[in-house]
Amino acid sequence: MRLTNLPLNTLKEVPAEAETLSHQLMLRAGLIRRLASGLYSWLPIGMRVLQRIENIIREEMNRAGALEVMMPIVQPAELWRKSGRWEKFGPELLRLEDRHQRKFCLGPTHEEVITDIARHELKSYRQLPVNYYQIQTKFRDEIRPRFGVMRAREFTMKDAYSFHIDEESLLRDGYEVMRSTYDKIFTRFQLKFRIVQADPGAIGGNRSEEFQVLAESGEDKIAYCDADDFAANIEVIELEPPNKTRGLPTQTCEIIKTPKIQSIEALSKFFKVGPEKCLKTILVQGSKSPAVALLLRGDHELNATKAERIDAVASPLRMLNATEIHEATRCEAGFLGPKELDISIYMDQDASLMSDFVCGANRTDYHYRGTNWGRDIEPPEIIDLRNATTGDPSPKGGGPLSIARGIEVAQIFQLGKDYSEALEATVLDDQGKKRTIEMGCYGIGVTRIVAATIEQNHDNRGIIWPAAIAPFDVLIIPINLDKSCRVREAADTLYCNLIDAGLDVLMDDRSYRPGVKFADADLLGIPHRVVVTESAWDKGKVEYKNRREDDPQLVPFDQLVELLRDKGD
RNA sequence: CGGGGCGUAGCGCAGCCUGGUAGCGCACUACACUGGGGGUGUAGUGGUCGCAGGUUCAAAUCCUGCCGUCCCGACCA
Repeated sequence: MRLTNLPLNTLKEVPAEAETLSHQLMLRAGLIRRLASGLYSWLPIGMRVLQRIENIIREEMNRAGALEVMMPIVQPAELWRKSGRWEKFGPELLRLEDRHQRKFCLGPTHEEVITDIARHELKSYRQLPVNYYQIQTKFRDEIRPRFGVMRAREFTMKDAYSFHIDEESLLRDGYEVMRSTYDKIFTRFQLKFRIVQADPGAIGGNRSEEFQVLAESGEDKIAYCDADDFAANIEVIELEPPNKTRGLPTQTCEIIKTPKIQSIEALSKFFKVGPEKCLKTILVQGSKSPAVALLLRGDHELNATKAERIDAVASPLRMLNATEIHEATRCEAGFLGPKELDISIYMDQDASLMSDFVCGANRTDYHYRGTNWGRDIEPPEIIDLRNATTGDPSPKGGGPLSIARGIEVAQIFQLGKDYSEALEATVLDDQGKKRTIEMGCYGIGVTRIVAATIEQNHDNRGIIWPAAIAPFDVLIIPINLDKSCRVREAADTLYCNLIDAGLDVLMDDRSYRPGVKFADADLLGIPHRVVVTESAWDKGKVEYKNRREDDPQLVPFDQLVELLRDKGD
């Protein structure tokens, strides 16, 4: 591809809409353009990256014996009613009507459709196991799309669904095969990632793991222990009761005026104590009552899944807003506490170990300090309510956990029979008896991988593509090609040679000054750069530089192809 | 959904408070110079100032409503 044939508009300035680095670089390098909130067009260079990613996924999926299909994006409500998800899925599911007022939705995922296919196509245990996959557009009407294609409403996903006669086959021929296939795929993408235990969430099912690309900007937090190989999303870690006892009271409980001190941070500053000495009181919607109070240590985070397990708490979990908090407590948010609070209260294990702590007084602008369980407040019911954090013991016993941030790029589930039962997908077994099919499902966020890759591979000048998914293998930059027909001829020869050698070649034949071309080269991040100048060419040489290296080297023209092969992935 | 910010040329922004000729930088076009890290000059192209209503002799500017977009959302970060 010659750049004179590819309208490329790189931006010097950072578009105001872009928050994260990957988003900024994707816009600046001309990979994507935003059409509306959470909706992006992929321009030629971005499209090439997507295709490379898709091709690697296809190769590995096919190698694992999976079968590619394609299912409609628009799906009938009827099917979703059968699985129960028409009601269960929230406003994320975009619902629409056709001209006959029949109801449809845009597929956020395809369990229903694939199960319907399985129900019609799979009749005998002898046809199992089978794994269907597709690479296709999904739509989820996210509350708040953000970070460009990282959390978009429309996105490309590779989703696979496997069907098995029993759980053993599901685990062995489905789940484990996909797990190792994904491992190969992400290794080929040259990403640093971890496989972590995950919450099965909205998709349903039993066992589930996520593939998390490690990045500071990641939305997920993962906990790991290098000593015993444990790794999990912090949401799913069950915490044992702490092996400690509560400190004895040393202070008297007194009420203190704390005007406008409404955050743990402010409290901790005001009282000059650490956040672990402040009690956090969170009001959530109750299942039978308007409000339920949850107590946590100030430095801990509430775990939504754990909270939802409490019968008295409404599911899905919803925090009360300022008005509701006032109705329930006659007091402003920020001054809530368990003392004389007349609603159901649950407290986290670690909160129960606090002593001489600060908590709200249920009176606007007042807090208690020197509060102690038993003496000042009857302790409420104690349960595990919080997310794991740095230093918590690994459930496998190897030592303390560390926390890292990750971008979820894939998730695999043992679905079991939820969908096959609801949609009556059965086969006959070797006894001629009807058996409900066991299912697994396996997703990869294709478009999100592009963003995740850039998060992990960039410098202050631009993107640095891993060779496997770069839009092009080599970029040729002829210097002064308008003035020198020798440079033009040399570049053309080189261009043809590299293409003949099977490489994807981009040539910057625009009549710009070198600086512009170098800057664009760095921004675009193509792995290999070859500069053609008159003086080097006269010696039969060209200049080679890897995007990751600082210094170029002169290479004899006839050795270039070989060098690129060696340096290739 | 709630709170806040922003909508002025393709992009980044100023002008708005205090109403009176719509501006700057980048990009784009032409020409000249320049030619190894986003160069210089000259001349240009490009705007229903988000939309609708109102106030006024006069509205990008003041008022009302709507729309779009971004950020934030619990004593979370």
